[in-house]
Amino acid sequence: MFGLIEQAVMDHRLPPGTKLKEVQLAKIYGVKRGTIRKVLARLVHSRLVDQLPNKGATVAKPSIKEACDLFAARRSIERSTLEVLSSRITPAQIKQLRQMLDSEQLCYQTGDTQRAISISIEFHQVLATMAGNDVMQGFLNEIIRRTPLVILTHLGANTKNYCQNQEHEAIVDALENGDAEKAVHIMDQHLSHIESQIDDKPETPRTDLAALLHIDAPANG
Amino acid sequence: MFGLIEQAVMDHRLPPGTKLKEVQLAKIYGVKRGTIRKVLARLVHSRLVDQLPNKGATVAKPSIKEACDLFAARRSIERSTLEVLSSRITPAQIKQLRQMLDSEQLCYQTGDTQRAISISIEFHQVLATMAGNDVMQGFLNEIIRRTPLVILTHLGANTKNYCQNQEHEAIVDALENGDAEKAVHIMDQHLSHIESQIDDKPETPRTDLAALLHIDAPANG
DNA sequence: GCGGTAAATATTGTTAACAATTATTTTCTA
DNA sequence: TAGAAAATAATTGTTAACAATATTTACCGC
Repeated sequence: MFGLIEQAVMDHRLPPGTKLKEVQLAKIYGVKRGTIRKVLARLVHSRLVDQLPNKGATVAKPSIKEACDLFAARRSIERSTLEVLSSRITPAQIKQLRQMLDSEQLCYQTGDTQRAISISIEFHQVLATMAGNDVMQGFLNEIIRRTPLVILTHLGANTKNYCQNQEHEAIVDALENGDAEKAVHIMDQHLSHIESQIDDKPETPRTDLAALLHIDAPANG
Repeated sequence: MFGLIEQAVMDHRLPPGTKLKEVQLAKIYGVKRGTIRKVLARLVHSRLVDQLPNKGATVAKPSIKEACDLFAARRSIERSTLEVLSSRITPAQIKQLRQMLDSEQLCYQTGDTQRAISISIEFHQVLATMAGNDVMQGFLNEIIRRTPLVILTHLGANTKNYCQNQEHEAIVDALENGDAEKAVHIMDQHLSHIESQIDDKPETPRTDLAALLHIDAPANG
């Protein structure tokens, strides 16, 4: 339950600025209002949702500054991850990473883009897990959770090639060779790819929540 | 209101493991239970408080692993901060930092250790502010908020010299000279100072909340 | 029709009562 | 007395009703 709204944000189904009314959400998900209030509080703390006193909650609309800060922070964190990993990574872990790249490739070929993107995101998270620092991993996860809103707000909903598979491969190659510097360099390019496209493209928020969430409200709702 | 319990943790007034009972806290602070529940939820999300379903909340007791992860993450973040700052810092900012060091020194000399420590912590936060990345600053703040619990749990309550003033000075010197490498090096040493002392020293938690918080409960409480 | 005001509605925020669970104490028995 | 079972108390979790605030609608004079 707790992750449903968040998932909707991650899946680009809730445009930034969308009003999140408590009773409406409660009916859609078939839960009490109190539950929704708790979920919203969590999302506010994760900065996925903005909330003004007595004026309700809306899907957060990150500024360009915030978008740039997120990418810069991500570069810093993933750099540290690779530096740690390049000296510690095991052959088994290399193998695991390559298997992920293979299935990602397969998904692209079979047209399952949604799943390919998921694996692509997971690739970064697995790197962080392998590096073994839970705090850093938590920070990366927070950034990843906030990134879809940045993309929706400033790149538009249909941004392609969220991650380049070849670049992931090159990173694994560099890691296998223990070449931290090269891995970091590729990762920097990799992340700059998206960031360089950021521009100011405001959108008009839709408000038909039930439709956006692809969930049927109870008949009596 | 929202920061009071958190402040108590920061001030080493709430030992890790202390049970946080809702009605008790509500009476101490003179608020309703609902307010306390919201505060606790926030603290859980910040990992300052642990919560088990139906078993209530306790002040978090970070593991040694978590302590090490926090310090490592902090090194990574402050390194980035200094790298950015060393090429961008202005004379006015240098001046501001030196003024902070002076007042910190003064507090030590006049015996106001508590305030000296506050300024010492603020020094790191101001560096992050000057670097200008709000996301990184947020991460650093989270780490700083969690650090007192690590110290209480693994270093004991009376750990001295939380920050060495001379090292702060050396960092400002390096920044003024635009020497990123040196600044980073000193910062690493600086943070290693405390980390190297970490050891397993479990304590027996006290439970007299009102006394620990130095607040008188209402007479009818 | 336009701007402005007042009622009506909708939405968020708060509270106290209740339910469910856990912890503690008491009671009973071997 | 030790230990288990039962009763009690304490604590957390949930809910529905109410209050406060914001938004929309209806109305009126111009």
